[in-house]
Amino acid sequence: MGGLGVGKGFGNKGFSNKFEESENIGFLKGYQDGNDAEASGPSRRGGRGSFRGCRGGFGIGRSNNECDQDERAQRTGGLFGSRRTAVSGTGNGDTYRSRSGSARGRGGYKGLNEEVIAGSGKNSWKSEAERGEGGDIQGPKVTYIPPPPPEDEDSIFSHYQTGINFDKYDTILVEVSGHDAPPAILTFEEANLGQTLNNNIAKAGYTKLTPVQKYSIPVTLAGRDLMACAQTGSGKTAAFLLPILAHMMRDGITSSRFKELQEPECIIVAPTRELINQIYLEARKFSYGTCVRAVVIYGGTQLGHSIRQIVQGCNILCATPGRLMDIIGKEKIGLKQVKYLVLDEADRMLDMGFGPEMKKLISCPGMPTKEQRQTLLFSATFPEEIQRLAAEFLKSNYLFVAVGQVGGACRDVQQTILQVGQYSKREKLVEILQNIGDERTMVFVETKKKADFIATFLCQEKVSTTSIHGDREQREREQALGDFRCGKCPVLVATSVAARGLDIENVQHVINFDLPSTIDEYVHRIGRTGRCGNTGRAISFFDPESDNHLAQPLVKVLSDAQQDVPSWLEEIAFSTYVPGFSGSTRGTVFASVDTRKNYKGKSTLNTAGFSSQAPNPVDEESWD
DNA sequence: AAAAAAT
Repeated sequence: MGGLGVGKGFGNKGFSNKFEESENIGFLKGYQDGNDAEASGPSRRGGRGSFRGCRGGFGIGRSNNECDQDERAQRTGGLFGSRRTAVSGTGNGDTYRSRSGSARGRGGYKGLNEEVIAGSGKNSWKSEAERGEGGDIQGPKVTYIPPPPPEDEDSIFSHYQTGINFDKYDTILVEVSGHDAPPAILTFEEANLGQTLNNNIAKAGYTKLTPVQKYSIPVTLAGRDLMACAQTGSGKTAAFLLPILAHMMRDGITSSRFKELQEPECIIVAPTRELINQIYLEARKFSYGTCVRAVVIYGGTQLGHSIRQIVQGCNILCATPGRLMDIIGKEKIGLKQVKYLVLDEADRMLDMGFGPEMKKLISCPGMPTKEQRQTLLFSATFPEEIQRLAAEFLKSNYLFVAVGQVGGACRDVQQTILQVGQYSKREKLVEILQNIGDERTMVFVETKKKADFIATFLCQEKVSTTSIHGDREQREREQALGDFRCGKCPVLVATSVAARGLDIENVQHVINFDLPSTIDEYVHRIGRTGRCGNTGRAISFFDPESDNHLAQPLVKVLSDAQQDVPSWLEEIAFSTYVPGFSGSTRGTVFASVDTRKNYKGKSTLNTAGFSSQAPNPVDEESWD
């Protein structure tokens, strides 16, 4: 890696000393204090006075990682409890309708012409609206208040099993670029996250670090900015949440629910509402039993609901861009305390769609500059041109961590490409779904309209199907995801809204009914299966009428993931060969600190038209 | 051109 200073000798002098002697000791000490205090926790009752200890530091025999029981009860049980009563019933609407007009009942889609109203009138949102309890009586649209999260410990910590290939993660090549990177850690214990976090980690079922966690956690703990690229399903969320939480507990938090203006220490953004909600649920797991309160806000829900959530205390704010900017514009949160800014699916957050809003975010009044905050970017794909844009968000000495090939597919997904013309797709889909049986399957299509159409079609074919896309009401989207997650509807037809980040247990199959327009989107979509060491299958319909531009990058992705490449696909790839074409994200290293400076607009393509492999990738084993 | 994201 030409002159990047990356490799075995990659300097971690200085860092480890500093870490052990200053940060780490205070860190440990604080935790010990906190743990002792917490040992007597459950029986303790403290008033507001003792809560102040939470903000102050470690000195008063009460640490930041412990929360006053009363406070905690109010934060979790009490207020949610009353909320639950207030909205009971609204979350159970049996009948709903998409904007495009097809009526759906509980079992998924009804035929377009069968206006089946399932369930009793009492349970349909429509009658609820007529009763005037649901909000807007006029239109078909009822503003959605998301159901309160269940608060019992078991549901907070529910998780699923890692798969048979989980241990194979250890053989993946990892590459770290940039100066003075801290050494990787090998175990959770080494991270010194503290007893409370360790308990939560254990309860969440995490026992072993994934590569992106081994490398990213120490980087984040060292206070460095980070751009991390790791394959789908390999634990990126925990990789940023855990070190941030550890630091927040070490340093103390400023916003309690007693504060007028909430000033979160951490802001996390993601490109879809369902994804940010999933990240929030993880944040809630890891912050359980601490003073840190995570809040999630996104569009399609009542603004007032978002504000009420924030007012109750907000240390980690999980948000989609639109609602976040809205809330900031209304001055419902202050940005002065922001110490951590996380962009999940960072390439997506920085591209043409969201980039302008992210730029607005970092230049909002009160927002600390990049020098004053820590910025973390995570994604499985990261096109080079987007990596360049990222410099505006990151300190110049940021570190770049790449697990495997950037933009590479997960090898635990068996990929199949079938040549299917557009008029044969439906027939082929039914045939495949019949062979699949009851296993959970995501079917991706290109447009919202088509998602409705295919879902309706499948229901007519007696396949229990639901759908998710941006034209459905938020509550419909969440119901669809819920029905799919719990197995009630084993087939989910989706647009790209569900392509990134969603972590759903037991998705054995992904079918690209339509291929996406970019290869990165393909990598994200098939990454909904084969997660966390489990195996999965992806079948894609390749229509030579429309998909030829994907042949070349597909061949690259397939061969990198050691998949069979059909000869007809190779032929199309060859005949549509574009010299100098880079399959968007291909090519591992661009963003390393040194190459960034030297970047002259040329990508690192080899004669095959693809980016070359990273020179001298660091074998993870050599760090041990 | 499409999808997503504020109303």
